[in-house]
Amino acid sequence: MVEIDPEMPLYSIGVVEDILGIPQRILRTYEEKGVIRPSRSDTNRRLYSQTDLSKIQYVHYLTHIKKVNLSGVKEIFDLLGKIPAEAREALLAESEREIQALSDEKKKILHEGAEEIDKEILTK
DNA sequence: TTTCTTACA
DNA sequence: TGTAAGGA
Repeated sequence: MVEIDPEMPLYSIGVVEDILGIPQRILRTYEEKGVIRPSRSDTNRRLYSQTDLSKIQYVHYLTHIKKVNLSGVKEIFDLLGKIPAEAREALLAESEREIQALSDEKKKILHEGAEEIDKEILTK
């Protein structure tokens, strides 16, 4: 079995944009504010790891749902680094569940929206 | 072609 | 945040 290192720099900024739906401009801002630190390729391209992707999703949740600004997010990350690993994982797991729940809800709404459109098309 | 930095609306 | 210029 070939497990891949979650810290391995893999994705270009364009790929991250496609996967997470977060514009490159924003991803660059995350880095400017010191919230996410992608590594660089030998040609200066940003390379994001799997853990970077997770952090980016968390940042997105914090800024959009919790209304935290990027300096707040940075503060939270600093704080998380000061508590024991078990406590941190518990906290992150909790947020993960909420993010998942919101994701499911979003999917459901999009699905319903698609049905509405289908219905509308059929009656035209 | 894609991404980089810088800068302006 | 979005978009553009100019270079790599």
